[in-house]
Amino acid sequence: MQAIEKLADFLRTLGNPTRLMIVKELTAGQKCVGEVENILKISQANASQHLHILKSNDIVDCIRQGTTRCYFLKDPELIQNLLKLIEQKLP
Amino acid sequence: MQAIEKLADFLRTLGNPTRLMIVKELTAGQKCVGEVENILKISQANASQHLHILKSNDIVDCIRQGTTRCYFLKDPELIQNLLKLIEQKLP
DNA sequence: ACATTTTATTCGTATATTATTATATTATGA
DNA sequence: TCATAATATAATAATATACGAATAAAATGT
Repeated sequence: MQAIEKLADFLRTLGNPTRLMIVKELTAGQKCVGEVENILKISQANASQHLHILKSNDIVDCIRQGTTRCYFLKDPELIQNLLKLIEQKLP
Repeated sequence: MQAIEKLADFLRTLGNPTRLMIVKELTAGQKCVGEVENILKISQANASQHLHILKSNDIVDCIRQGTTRCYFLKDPELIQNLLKLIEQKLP
C-alpha cells in the first residue's frame, strides 16, 4: 500500500472521538475490554469493535490474561508526542 | 465543543488520502485550486470540496488573488512536525 | 462436562463520507 | 455589458462507518 494511504489510515483511525478516548486511556497503561467499557461508558460490543479497529491499524496490540484481554499501545511515545503536539496548538 | 471532539475532527480531516496529499503539497507553499487539481489529477469540484473541508477545520485558509484563490496552511509548522513525527515511525 | 465470565462476531440500521455531474457564482478584461 | 476563466455549490449515488441487539467463542472454575 502507498505510504500516503497508510498515513491516512493511521490518522483516520485516531480521528474518532471514542477511539481517541480509548487511546488516551491507554497512555496511562494497559486496559482490558471491560475496563474500557466502564471508563468510557460504552457498550461491550462497541468497546471490542473499536479496539479491533485500533488493532487492525497497528495502533494497539493485546495479550490474553486468563479470560480477559489486555490492550496496550504499540508505540506509546508516538501517540503521546502526537497528542502533545496537537493539543498545544489546537485550543 | 469538547476538546476531544475538536482533536478528533482535526485528525479525521487529515485522515483522507486526497486531503493528506493536498496538505503535503501545501507544505511547499500556497497553491490555487487549479494547481491542486492539476498536481493531484483530481476534478476541479473535488479539489474545491476538499479544500473547503480543510478550511472548515481550520487547517488551511485562503486569500483571493484576482480570479484565483490561494490556499495555504494556517500552521505549517504543526503540520510539518506532525507528518515528520508519524512518517518516522510508520515504516 | 457444565456454568460463568469475558470478549468477539454478526447483522441490521442509521448516518457520514466521497466522487461525479451539472450548475451557479465571482472577478476580470474586451 | 458580455464573455471568459476560476472557483464554489448542489444534487445524487455509491460506499463506508458507527452503534445496538443478539449470538458466538474462549478460557476458567466447579
